Amino acid sequence: MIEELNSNYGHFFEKELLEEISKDSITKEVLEGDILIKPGSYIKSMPLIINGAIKILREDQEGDELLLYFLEKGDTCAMTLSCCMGHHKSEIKAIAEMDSTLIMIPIKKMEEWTAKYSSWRSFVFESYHKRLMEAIEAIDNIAFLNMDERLLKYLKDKIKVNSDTIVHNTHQEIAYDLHTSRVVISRLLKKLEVDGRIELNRNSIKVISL
DNA sequence: TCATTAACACGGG
DNA sequence: CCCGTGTTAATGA
Repeated sequence: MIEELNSNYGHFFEKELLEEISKDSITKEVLEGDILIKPGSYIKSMPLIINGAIKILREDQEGDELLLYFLEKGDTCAMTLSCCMGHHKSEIKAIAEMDSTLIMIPIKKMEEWTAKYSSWRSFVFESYHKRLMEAIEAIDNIAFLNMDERLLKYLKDKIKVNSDTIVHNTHQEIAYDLHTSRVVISRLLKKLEVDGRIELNRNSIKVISL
């Protein structure tokens, strides 16, 4: 575990903290599609992402969803931080975007490290800041971009976090993430295909240029 | 004008 | 047959 920690978080945490993390935490493998956090749930431990990606969504009472952002290696979940520290319920839903490896840190240790390590404190603040910026960007996207621009952004994000130019999603799944209807996604994707920017297949989209 | 909803046809697995 | 896709018509914001 220590090597993975080092390569992803070594520049952030000092040696003693890295050793404490590897001693007190457990590695967890999650599979694509696994629901990691449900809205309204309390959280018992905090994840550090070693590899893979986690999709963070906002969900309303009817179960309608909206994609907020992705977490990648080197990231942690800011919602989890506030949940653990303040004992609040989760406001978001987290789903594994792909098979991923996480390191789970017990809440108790987090409090201890906050007192003990300044690098831990900066990491927590930095995480909050990063996620707040992502959340603001998500708001900007909804407020100021048309659906075709949002779709382009979505495809770009997808190929980035998956490091794969083929997006393995159905039109319906994309529609859920962007909180719109499949008709719209199908139409916009078709237009992109006609323009030669993507290639459409059943269950997947090959990105040519965006 | 553009999104949504419902409906339908097509076709691949 | 089931599901994903492409398209259209009606309705509304």
